[in-house]
Amino acid sequence: MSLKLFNTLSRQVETFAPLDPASRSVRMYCCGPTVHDFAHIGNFRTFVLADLVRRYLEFRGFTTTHVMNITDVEDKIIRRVRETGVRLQEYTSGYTQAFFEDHRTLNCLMPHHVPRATDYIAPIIELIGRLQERGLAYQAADRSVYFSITKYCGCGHRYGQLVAIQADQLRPGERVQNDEYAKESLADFALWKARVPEDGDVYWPSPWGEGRPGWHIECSAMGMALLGPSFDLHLGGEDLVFPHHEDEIAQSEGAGLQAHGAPFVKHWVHGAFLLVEGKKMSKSLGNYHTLRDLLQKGYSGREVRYLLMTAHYRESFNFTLDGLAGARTALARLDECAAKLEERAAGATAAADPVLIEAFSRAMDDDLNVAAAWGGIFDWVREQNRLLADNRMSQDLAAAALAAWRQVSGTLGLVPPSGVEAPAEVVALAQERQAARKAKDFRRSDELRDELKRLGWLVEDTPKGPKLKRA
RNA sequence: GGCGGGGUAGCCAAGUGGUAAGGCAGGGCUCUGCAAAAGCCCCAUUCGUCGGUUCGAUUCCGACCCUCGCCUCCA
Repeated sequence: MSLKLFNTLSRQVETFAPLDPASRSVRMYCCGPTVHDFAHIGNFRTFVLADLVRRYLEFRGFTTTHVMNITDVEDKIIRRVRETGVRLQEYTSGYTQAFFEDHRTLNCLMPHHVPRATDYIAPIIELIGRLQERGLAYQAADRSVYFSITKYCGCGHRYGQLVAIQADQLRPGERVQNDEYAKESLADFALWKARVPEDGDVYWPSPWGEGRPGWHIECSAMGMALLGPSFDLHLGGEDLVFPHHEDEIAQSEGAGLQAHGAPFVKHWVHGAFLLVEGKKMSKSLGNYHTLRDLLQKGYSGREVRYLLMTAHYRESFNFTLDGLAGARTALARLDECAAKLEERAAGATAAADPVLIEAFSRAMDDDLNVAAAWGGIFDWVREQNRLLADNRMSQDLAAAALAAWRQVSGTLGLVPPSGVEAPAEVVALAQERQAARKAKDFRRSDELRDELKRLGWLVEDTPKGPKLKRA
């Protein structure tokens, strides 16, 4: 068995393999955040997907080089900079830092490279220059530089690889800017945007005059700079399919740096959108959640991550607060089982239980069918609990089960948090309660249980004596 | 208007041409001084609607209804 993934290029589920089939390394790029504000839960669905893809590839024995860009210059950012009077750098660095904190809170692995657009102005200019040399870019009357789709197609390239696009059926947006009237054709897009007064001091010199990069070009420039002109896997949200990714392909393949016949990217993966409480997330509906909002409501990053990973990435997913509460219960059950296995294994080691590993891989190999994977995991958990309850769980079995669960939970990025030792004061209260119980002073023992609860600890009486758990 | 996803129990969500995984919530029981945890059992004759193909469709085809997304520098 091997991993099969839907490829937006072919609109089919394909066996995933790197461009070099002999290679066990995967070069992957995921479009990162625009740091104009705190990222919201919908943004994070995509980043959790990228993280899961990376972890699963690594689970499958690939090494990965994972790139995620930070878009730190863009219309909305410039508007905020103008409104707040803060310098661009200062404005974006705060949100960039906040983004990485959130990314960490969701237990997403740090990508190997996290390039910022503003650090890649030179390669961007170089790439635009190359497109101009090849006759695919032109400077219009507004001094901006555009990519000519007509010329691109004239060279034998295909525009519309990711979606069926008929240029004449594109409907002009309602917010077409004045400066875009200068384009030769509606579908052409900006590579370099000439400086306008509203840009303030956000501009860079270039052969075409002062200005700033267009949106799509940064991903082409940074992706190719860090991963080479052709790479294996590119991810992003489904809204980026068109025009962003289509334009990225056009620019990158238009530059013609790839080896003959090689594509810019072999495999495109797009994550679907999120609904919140059944509706499109919007500030006016009050269902617009940043990760920070959810943490403030008392949920953990781990719970959010779990919930985001309960549905298939290509289906829109309804994110609800009820769902988050359910995530907490489900995780507690998994952690409880793991803790019992750990106790039973008592430090013994064994090869991972193949039952769990196989159920998990089979589901995940099938286009990352996480829902089916959870089905297998919970079936397995029930079986482990049954063995534990019937006293049929040997130390070796427990060690094997634990080893399997560590692999699986690690791949999902949901390793149980390490247990916190109860402070001496709490232990003393628990001992006092146990003494009261032995003396059949249940009133006193219940008082002590309440007291412990106030301190944030739950006490469970097991056949092996009382156990303390963090509430 | 063009293109592309979806509609499965109270909620979330897999899946299949042969009679519906899993999670959460809910109910019963076992265990427990009581709880908690765990276990066992129950919880969709039914998969948006209507037709068609078939021995048989939730799964294939057609129409319709609803919903979401892209075509706007929104993940």
